[in-house]
Amino acid sequence: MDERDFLCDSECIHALAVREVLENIIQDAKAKKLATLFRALGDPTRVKLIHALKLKELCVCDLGVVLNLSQSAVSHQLRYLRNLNFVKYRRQGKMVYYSLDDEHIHELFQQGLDHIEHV
Amino acid sequence: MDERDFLCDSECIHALAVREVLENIIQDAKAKKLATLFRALGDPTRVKLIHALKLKELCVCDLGVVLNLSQSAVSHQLRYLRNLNFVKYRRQGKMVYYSLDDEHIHELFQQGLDHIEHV
DNA sequence: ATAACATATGAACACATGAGCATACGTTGA
DNA sequence: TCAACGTATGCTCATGTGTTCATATGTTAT
Repeated sequence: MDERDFLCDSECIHALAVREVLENIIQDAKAKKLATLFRALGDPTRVKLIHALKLKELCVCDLGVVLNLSQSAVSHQLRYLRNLNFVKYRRQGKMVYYSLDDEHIHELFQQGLDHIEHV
Repeated sequence: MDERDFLCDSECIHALAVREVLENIIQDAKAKKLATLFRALGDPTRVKLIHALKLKELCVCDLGVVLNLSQSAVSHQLRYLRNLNFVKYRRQGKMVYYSLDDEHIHELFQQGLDHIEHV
């Protein structure tokens, strides 16, 4: 019996293959988490923001200059990344300094970079 | 002169830090590419699709069953991934078999997985 | 306490995006 | 050639997302 035998003739399902994949495929919850992780890196603004913080700790205002973005926009993106624990911050007087909180993010980012450069 | 000295008093810019970051930050075009790469992995459906194809070469119909998704939805997502050269395909009769085209994607995916599990 | 300033946040808006529907395309077998 | 079937695609809609605007919060210095 071939791996590609059909389950029923009205559909094109390869029963064995489908079953095997269904048994080993990532669970929905985990897929969702993973998607959330990648989506966080899936915006040019956030990519630049993360890269900037990878280079140096910066305050919100600095980030605005670096990214050429309004203070509000920067702050919103920072909240986004804060909620995912991608960045940490420390308050010093009126200013808040942000930096990367997660070494893994750094690695993931770097591997993505390698990819688009290596192609 | 401290690294954190101000450029002008009406703004909170740390001139040296900003300049240094501006000189080394990822270019816009590259940030865009990187974001595109990550965004492709930033959807639960595509995460599952990629993971399924990582496990086994499958036809469109199989993927529909595995992902519990309509043929159309699967096909749209496959086009998306095809355009990015994430997947390759071979026609065999009426059916089209898809598989991962890019070892790097696999690695990136795996590193993402490690991340959400390791935390 | 009050003014000044850096940052945070809620609401609104424009735009991007995933999925459904209908239909076109490509292949196979009669 | 025609019917059947697997797949691809254009259009559309609902939803998600990033930015702006206005305003609130929190800190410092007077």
